[in-house]
Amino acid sequence: MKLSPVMKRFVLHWGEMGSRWGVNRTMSQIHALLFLSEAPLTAEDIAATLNVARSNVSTSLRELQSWNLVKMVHREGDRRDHFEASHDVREVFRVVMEERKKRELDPTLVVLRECVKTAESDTPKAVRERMGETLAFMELVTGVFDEIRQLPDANALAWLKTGLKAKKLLG
Amino acid sequence: MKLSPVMKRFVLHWGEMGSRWGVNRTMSQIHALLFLSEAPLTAEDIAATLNVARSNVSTSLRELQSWNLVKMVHREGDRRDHFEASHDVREVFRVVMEERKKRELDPTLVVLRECVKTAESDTPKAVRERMGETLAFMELVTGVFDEIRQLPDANALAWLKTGLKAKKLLG
DNA sequence: TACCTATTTCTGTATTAACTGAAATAAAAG
DNA sequence: CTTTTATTTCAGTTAATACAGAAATAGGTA
Repeated sequence: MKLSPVMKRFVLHWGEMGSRWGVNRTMSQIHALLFLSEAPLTAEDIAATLNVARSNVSTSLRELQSWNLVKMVHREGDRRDHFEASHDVREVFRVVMEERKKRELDPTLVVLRECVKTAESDTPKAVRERMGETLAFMELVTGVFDEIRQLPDANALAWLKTGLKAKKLLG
Repeated sequence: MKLSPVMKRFVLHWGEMGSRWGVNRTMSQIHALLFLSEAPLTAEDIAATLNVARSNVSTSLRELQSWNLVKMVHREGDRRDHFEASHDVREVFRVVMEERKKRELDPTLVVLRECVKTAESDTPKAVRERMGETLAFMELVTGVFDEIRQLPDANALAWLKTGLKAKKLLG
């Protein structure tokens, strides 16, 4: 697939940012490419366009599918697998939020619950309390996270922002 | 400093999660330790408690200070530097949000603005539109991010969650 | 069956980031 | 000014991750 200079820029940048978002470079480049591409692409296509090894594409596609960011599809009379990504940035955002919650919040909740439950008097009282506060706060954050994720429509975020601004003004 | 088993667990876990949160292991271990510690600690203390090289602690402390997660303090009659972290988990969360926005959102906003501005007809119309939507959405997310960050008090998040729930029910 | 074609798995290599220990610097004490 | 103590910088090592290319597998096709 042929990319215009701007598309190339977008794909390369997405790749660079990937590492900061907890995703490896090739994986996010592939995602960016499929996000822009009108038609589903084959792994071969992708490897050629991005100049990476075919095997690397294979691994990354598997990972992207496990993230629910990419779907495998087939085209009539073509036995090769084709891959496509959602073109809706909101959907992408929602999925990424979900995955990050799984990786960045949930494990800590588990450990914190354990810590709070098993803390004996060998752990100073102030520390036990602080762990408790941390747990409570993270549970709250998780809840807010879930609610934002489930926001019904595209405008809901804008609505949310307005509400927050109002709250700030009212103090 | 002597750590109880639960404290040790907390510190080690915080360290492991650090990498997922875009912070290196030692840095987050040190932060966890100072978060739990009642009194400010010296770099020496920290190195001994965590079993890492003194120089590593020095580097990490500098980084933590640049993140505004740790402050240097002094104790009467002691020329060594001591370090302390906020004990307020909300404050920690706020600071981390801010840093992540800087690293994970802002650079992409810059690039997207460039892309949208410079995209010529060599870039398909549908793609140009998609980039535009992506930019608009990310600007909105950034705005919400800022508002949440500035929420005035501890209960504001709980208030926010309630609001979101109501919104969901009302559709 | 044997033979393609598409895809995945695996092993070794390269790249990157984290970390250590030693050396250099700074700063206070005598 | 010299010595002692605290801290930082730096060069080399180690560890983790990403990646390429080869080999293996799977699954159609003749």
